[in-house]
Amino acid sequence: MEQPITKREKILQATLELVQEQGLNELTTAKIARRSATAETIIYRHFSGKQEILVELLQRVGSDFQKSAEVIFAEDISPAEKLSKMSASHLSFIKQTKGISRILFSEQIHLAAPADPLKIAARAIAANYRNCVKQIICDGKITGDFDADLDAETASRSFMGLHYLVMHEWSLDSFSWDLQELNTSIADYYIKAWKAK
Amino acid sequence: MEQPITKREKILQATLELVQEQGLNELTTAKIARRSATAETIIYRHFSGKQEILVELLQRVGSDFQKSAEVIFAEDISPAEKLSKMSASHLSFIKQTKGISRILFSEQIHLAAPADPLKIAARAIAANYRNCVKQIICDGKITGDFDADLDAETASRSFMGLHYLVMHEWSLDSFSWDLQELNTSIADYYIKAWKAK
DNA sequence: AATATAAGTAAGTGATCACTTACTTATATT
DNA sequence: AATATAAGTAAGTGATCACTTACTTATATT
Repeated sequence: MEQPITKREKILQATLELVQEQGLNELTTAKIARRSATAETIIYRHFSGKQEILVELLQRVGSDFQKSAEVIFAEDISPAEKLSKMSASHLSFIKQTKGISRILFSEQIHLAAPADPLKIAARAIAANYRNCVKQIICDGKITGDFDADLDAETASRSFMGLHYLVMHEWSLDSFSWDLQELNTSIADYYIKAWKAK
Repeated sequence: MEQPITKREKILQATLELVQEQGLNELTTAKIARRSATAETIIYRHFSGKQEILVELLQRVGSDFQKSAEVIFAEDISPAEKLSKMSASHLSFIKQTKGISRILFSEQIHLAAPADPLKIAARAIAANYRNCVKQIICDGKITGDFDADLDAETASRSFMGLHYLVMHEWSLDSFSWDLQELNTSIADYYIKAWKAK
């Protein structure tokens, strides 16, 4: 017998790939079954339905993302350097998990009821990330890396929003250019914009 | 007989309302017919299909948005003041046309072929807006409102991205708070972040 | 060898959806 | 009054989809 975990993992992996390639709207249980080399019936032995697969995927990738932010946050470097690293890590996250970003910003989530588990997972990921950026900004205001008068709320929104927009433009351009090219210009921009006047 | 234009307008209006309330995924021709007090058959006398209705809606609202940006751009005020007004107008646009924003950022558009008319319309709206912001920044670098070394490309992305993120958070929070409250903090933030060091 | 468990197969089910066909009715213009 | 045109009605069509039922087969553990 295969490890009990294997088939389940294959279904999750297949779902991730399909969302990346074709998006949430095109995701069907028939396709998931075909891609994971099984039958639709098997999916329902492991998950209650489509939604449950997506919730698990989102939680996994969300916790990876969170961990990578926490690692950077805990490093013994200046707030300005942390910011640089956060940006680079965000860009590489977008690049690696196009599919997940699509769930995060999908209409399904926007229109879901507040208690929807997919919506809860998405909000947690976004809130956690922005708090992390906000904390780096506050630290930087103390060390003098950033202007003491900087509005951390708006600044963190601007930082996160830029990455969001870049992802949007990249996707609208059919992923035809290299995201990581923007690494230095983004970091340079924020370090200059936020430094003391 | 009614004015030839009326029924067509009713269908467009009904579609806009439905997208605002329920999103693109929930939009069906049956609902459009019901909301515009007609029969599904009538829809197909005015439009080739669902997609054509959406393209027309997007083009109309897009050109309104563009016009409002152009009006601000042509005013005889400082670049910093133009920026303030752009932000305020963007927030009120988001507030008024939640439905349209949903089309702009929808998966349908992201995954559409480059030649898809809906995608073309969406890209045009976004590119036009960002160019307008970029031009204001370049003007401000000359007048001295903004730092001469400011990276207009990244700065305009940050500006547009912030509004994008605010819309995203507002939507995730089920439109429960007032967007316009952010007016002054956004303008203040950018004027300070971009001014000469 | 017996047993438990997951994988697999085959067939289907009810609901939804965009869009069509064929025909009739109301009304503005001439 | 005749005509053109849009609105309206009634019925349907083929495709897709998430999920189900009932049953059989393979394999790891005991």
